[in-house]
Amino acid sequence: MKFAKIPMATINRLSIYMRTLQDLLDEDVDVISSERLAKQCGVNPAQIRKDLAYFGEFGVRGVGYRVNDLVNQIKEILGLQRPWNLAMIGLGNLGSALIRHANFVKHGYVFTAAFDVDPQKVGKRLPTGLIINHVDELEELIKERDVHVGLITTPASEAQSIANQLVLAGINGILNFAPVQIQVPDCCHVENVDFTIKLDSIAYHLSSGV
Amino acid sequence: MKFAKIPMATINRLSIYMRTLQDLLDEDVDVISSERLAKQCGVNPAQIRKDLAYFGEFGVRGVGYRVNDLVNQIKEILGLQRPWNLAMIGLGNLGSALIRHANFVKHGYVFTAAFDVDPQKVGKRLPTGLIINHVDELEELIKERDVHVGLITTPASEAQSIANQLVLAGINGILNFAPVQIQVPDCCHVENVDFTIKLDSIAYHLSSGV
DNA sequence: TCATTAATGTGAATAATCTCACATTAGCGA
DNA sequence: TCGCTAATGTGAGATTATTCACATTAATGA
Repeated sequence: MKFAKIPMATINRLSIYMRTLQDLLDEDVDVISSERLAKQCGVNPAQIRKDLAYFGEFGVRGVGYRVNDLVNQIKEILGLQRPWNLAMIGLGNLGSALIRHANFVKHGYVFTAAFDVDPQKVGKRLPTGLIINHVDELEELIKERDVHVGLITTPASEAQSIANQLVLAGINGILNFAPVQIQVPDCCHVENVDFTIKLDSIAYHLSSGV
Repeated sequence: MKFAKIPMATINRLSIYMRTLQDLLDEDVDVISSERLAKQCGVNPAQIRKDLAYFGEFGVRGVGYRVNDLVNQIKEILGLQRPWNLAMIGLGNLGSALIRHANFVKHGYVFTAAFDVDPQKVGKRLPTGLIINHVDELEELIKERDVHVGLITTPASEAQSIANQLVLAGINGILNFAPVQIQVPDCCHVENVDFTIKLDSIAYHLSSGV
């Protein structure tokens, strides 16, 4: 183990390893080699070992990795041994669908606030029991409910303004689903989820590849 | 312009440039320099020029890029000067939200088929007018309606099986929202959209960064 | 106890990607 | 017409990421 800057790609792959390992646990697999895990994750075995080597030695030479242990180690690395509170901003089609989506809960994330500007929506109770608040109350509630990460699912035109408000409210992590590049200070980490970019990439491969 | 392997990262950035340029068009900006565009996209100016250089010379030295022209050039490069037909497989929360989502239409994508296994959903008409079919009819309808790309929004446990069926039906592009790594033959291009991975990455930055 | 085996951990080689720096050139005005 | 300006296009260099290849080592069984 060294002290080195960790590649972003490594962090993303750790999530993938973790999920694959969790599936393996469900199938009662106790131990797995980097080779088998790599095949299942679609990466190179050495890549897995290198990725893990940034953080320590987790395997047993000649044997492999104990699945259960490795899941916990990766959780520890990623900071997932604690709950994280989320706020959804924008409860249109996408926001509403995501907040109901089981995967967030399954991975230890909890929505503790939801915001929209539509007076028709404000005050409504979501299936999770959470009540939608007006965006005007954003800063106050974010602090009050100890929100750590904001998910932006507003129209693109509103995304930057919401991001500014989130930063002012002290948020350091934003998951942005709006198809714009939002600008934030360095203290805030933004990740973008953009399916049209992925679709464009498929279109490119279909039209030029064959 | 050279004949070289185009980095995947370049293709993804082209989508981002295109969208930013389209926004600029709406603001009646005629011409833009790589420097200004770069700032707005959050990349290095030389990166933009390099990316474009893979495909030709699109700028005017001393002036910059004509916004309207460049949008069309990028569309041409990505293969977006024609419509692409999509099929949604899985109409739970996420699938239903995505199929209504305006961005696909805006970028020239059209849903021509939708599938689910739930008998309660089969036969229902979506707001777009599209009728939900049973997955049993997948292969037939995919061919009949000339679907080019399949979007998988089923539970993770079903994703691989659906992918297999899509490949059998002749599909060469899959956008996978299920949180598993699906395996397909080389002829088929898969892109994954996975928000929990992005959230995990934010969690990592929040817990280790500060 | 000790050789054997299998799979890790890792330095070195390779490959991919990004950035710099500047030569080049289109447009513009005198 | 000609020089000046501004921003492109691009080779070379720097950086980052991936893969190889093998020395290392834990477990196992004779």
